[in-house]
Amino acid sequence: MQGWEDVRAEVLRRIRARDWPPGALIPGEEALATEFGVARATVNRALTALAEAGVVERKKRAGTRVSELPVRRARLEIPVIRLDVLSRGLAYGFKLLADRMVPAPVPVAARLGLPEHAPMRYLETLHLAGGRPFVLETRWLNPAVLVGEQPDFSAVSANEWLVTHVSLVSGDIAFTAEAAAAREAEVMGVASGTPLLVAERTTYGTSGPVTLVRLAHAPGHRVQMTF
Amino acid sequence: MQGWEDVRAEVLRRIRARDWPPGALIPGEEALATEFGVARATVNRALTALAEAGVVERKKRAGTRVSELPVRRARLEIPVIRLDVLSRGLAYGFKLLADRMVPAPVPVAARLGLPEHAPMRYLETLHLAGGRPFVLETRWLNPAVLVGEQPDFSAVSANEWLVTHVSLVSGDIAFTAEAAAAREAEVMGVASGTPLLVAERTTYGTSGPVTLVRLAHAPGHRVQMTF
DNA sequence: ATGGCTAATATGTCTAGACATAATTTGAGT
DNA sequence: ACTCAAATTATGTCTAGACATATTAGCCAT
Repeated sequence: MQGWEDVRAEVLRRIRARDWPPGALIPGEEALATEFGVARATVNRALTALAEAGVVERKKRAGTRVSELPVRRARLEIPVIRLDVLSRGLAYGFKLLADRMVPAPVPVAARLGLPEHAPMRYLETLHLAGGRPFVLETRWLNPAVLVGEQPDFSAVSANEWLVTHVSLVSGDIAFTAEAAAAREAEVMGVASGTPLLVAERTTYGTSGPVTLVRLAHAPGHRVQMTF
Repeated sequence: MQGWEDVRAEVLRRIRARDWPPGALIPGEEALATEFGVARATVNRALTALAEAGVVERKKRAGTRVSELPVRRARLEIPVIRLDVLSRGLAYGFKLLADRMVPAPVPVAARLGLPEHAPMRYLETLHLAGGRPFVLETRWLNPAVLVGEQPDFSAVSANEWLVTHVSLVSGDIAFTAEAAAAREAEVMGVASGTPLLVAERTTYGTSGPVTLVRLAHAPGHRVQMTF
């Protein structure tokens, strides 16, 4: 009954109960430690966790205060597509539609910070769930990450190969709604102009940009997050 | 040169460099503490941070191993719409289009776990950025959270009032791409059928469900996350 | 008033040692 | 072989005390 999680729970309860309303300064670590009968380090652990969650804001000398506009953070766990499909209870499969070297188009090179028209590997993969189109993956891959390796992207999808073979350091992901272009519509078996949820990801590794991928999801797809 | 962040950085470097490949067991805290010349608690802090980030997995007695399929987690910071607009350098405004009590439709009641046809407050708000439609907010609000309060949703948007006046405990958010329905198209000034990025949020407070809100974003809207 | 120095203070982090807890390994005993 | 209990061991957490660092508040001189 005196672990840091108990301290966190009690502080959180008081904030939720508005004993300490938004913007208020809460007692210092020393005071809370005395009140709860624990060491200051334990209170520190609890408050640090609440700060990471965005519930309080902490500044040296200024103390700890309850966030005014608690930024709600949702965590998205980006799954490997195969596992995503399997977790929905559907059979997974994929078809490699294209695999060729192409000079990078200007917008692609710009996004990844590569020289214009640098040679890149262009891959098109259609992921299937229960035999039906699930996601159309359009990928630009920096061939520099493949030095010495000859992955067979028709046996293991590029999506999965990269996760296990390349250390990804950072990146970003953006969601948009777009009308299915003619080719997309045909490949995915939907009417042209159908709204598709599109995810665009860029990822960087230890030694530079790795890939830019566009995932066009089948109609009705939901990207779900909890907070 | 001997803080926990340095330890984290060095361990991360070795993982990235594949000194410790995916699946491998890394040395125990004691061993690392000795090697780096710090206390075990410092190594523990570093490894705990890496575990939270999903880079390693830790189990008592079994030790710490490098994650096989490092789940990439992206964090979405859900902004108050007004601040989102302002951060884009545009003037913010909103229009309250509807505000009435309506018996909850079955799907709404079901999602929030309320009895069917329970009376709910239905709100429609059009958020404007630089005078142009930005988001159409369609909200079902549990009137139980308003006991004793009489917020004027034409003065402060429901979006913002809730964040500051109700303690939100948990919730979920889902993104989909949908074709603009006739009414949506008219209100937002786009052609009917235009793909819109739709966010659907349900939120729960300390004393039950709070609200279900649907945010239909203007064409071209991007929801951006970093990881 | 204004600018800048100084002291006070709350959080940030580290250490060394201790006990708690969970999971694996080992060793009986059947 | 098999089962169950005990010993082992790596991580999880706590304590008490210390020093580091950022930031504020107060003071003094201009």
